[in-house]
Amino acid sequence: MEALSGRVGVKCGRWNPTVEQVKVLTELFRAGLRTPSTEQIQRISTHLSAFGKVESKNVFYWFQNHKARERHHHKKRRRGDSSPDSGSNDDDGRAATRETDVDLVLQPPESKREARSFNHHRLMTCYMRDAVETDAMWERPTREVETLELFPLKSYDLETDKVRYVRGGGEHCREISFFDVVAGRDPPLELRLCSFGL
Amino acid sequence: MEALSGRVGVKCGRWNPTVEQVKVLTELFRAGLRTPSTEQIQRISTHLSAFGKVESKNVFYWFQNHKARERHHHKKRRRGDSSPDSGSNDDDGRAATRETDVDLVLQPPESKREARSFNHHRLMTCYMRDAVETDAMWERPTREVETLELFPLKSYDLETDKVRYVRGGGEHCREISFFDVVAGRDPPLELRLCSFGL
DNA sequence: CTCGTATGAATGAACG
DNA sequence: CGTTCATTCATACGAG
Repeated sequence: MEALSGRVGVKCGRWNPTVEQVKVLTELFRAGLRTPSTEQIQRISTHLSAFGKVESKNVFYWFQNHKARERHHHKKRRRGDSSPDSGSNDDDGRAATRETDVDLVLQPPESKREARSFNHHRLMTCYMRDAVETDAMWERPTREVETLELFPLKSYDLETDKVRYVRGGGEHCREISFFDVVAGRDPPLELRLCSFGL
Repeated sequence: MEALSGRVGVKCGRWNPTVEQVKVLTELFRAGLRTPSTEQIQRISTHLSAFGKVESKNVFYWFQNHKARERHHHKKRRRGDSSPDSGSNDDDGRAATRETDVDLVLQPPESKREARSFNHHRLMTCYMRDAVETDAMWERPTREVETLELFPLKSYDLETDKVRYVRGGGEHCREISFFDVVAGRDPPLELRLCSFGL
């Protein structure tokens, strides 16, 4: 009902993300961004502010919660002793390396915290280069982004975490940075965001 | 609306500090305590045990977290964006003794990373005798600290673990170490106010 | 209104 | 130490 987006209750007690904001965040998450750095959070929030009020901590919490809940929701199983399918073990399940699904499967985590040690947290390192141009871009979100279509090439499918972006060519594991996704820098696939003045 | 002190859930899986404990810890932090030594941690936890169960590692973690989050502080306000966080919900949020937060009267100017340096810690000059008597004192805080809100001149030396302050009247100029604060040895001034209004 | 669910917010506990 | 994980609390919203 508001001009900003389809939010209903304008209760200002806690951040209520708009659909556009959720879109962007979800896409970023699906693209592989899981733990944005401070600068990334800053830029993202600045960018999201074009769609409505948002603070940095909101972005931070969003990613934290999203990641935690994705994992927690998928990880309800103990061992795979009785269940033939242990495919739910794929906490991240996004940009791993090629077809290697052997991430955690071969190592049933006894303790959650222990399992994290073996986690493949390095596989999906977002190489983000702090470029000035991108910086300036983030600092000044264009107002036109509100009107243009965001992700025309992909329908954001929530709860579908299993997206493999990297595949194909040998060991050249293409990492996806959030700049790639948002700023459209050399998009690994058709996930290009043609907005944001690039 | 049931449990008064401390926590809501009686799930003792992890330490849930009581409001009194948090008050003490916060005051200590504001007084300048950032990295208590083992000895100090021991002492603090001993004192805190008067308000509920607590271990040394809890105190250790508390200071670690508090310090880290003081720096990180996802409270980067954007332009004139007010309402950073109005009320600090106390977990329990009960009306036990809903005192007015003697919190900071001056909001720190959100300087990106320098904010932590300007940690305007109010001096906590509550001195305790020693073991036994301290407990009674801690449990019965008299609330008269409000008056000595801020000192005109105050210095904080991180390296030497000391908080120096100078009274406006210039009667005393003394430095308070952690032990002075925690163990309360030789209070410089007569402001023996055991704050933690409750 | 109450309850259940989804999720924002917070923080204790650790890891690297 | 900075960063991340895990758990919990609080709140918004839809169903009944």
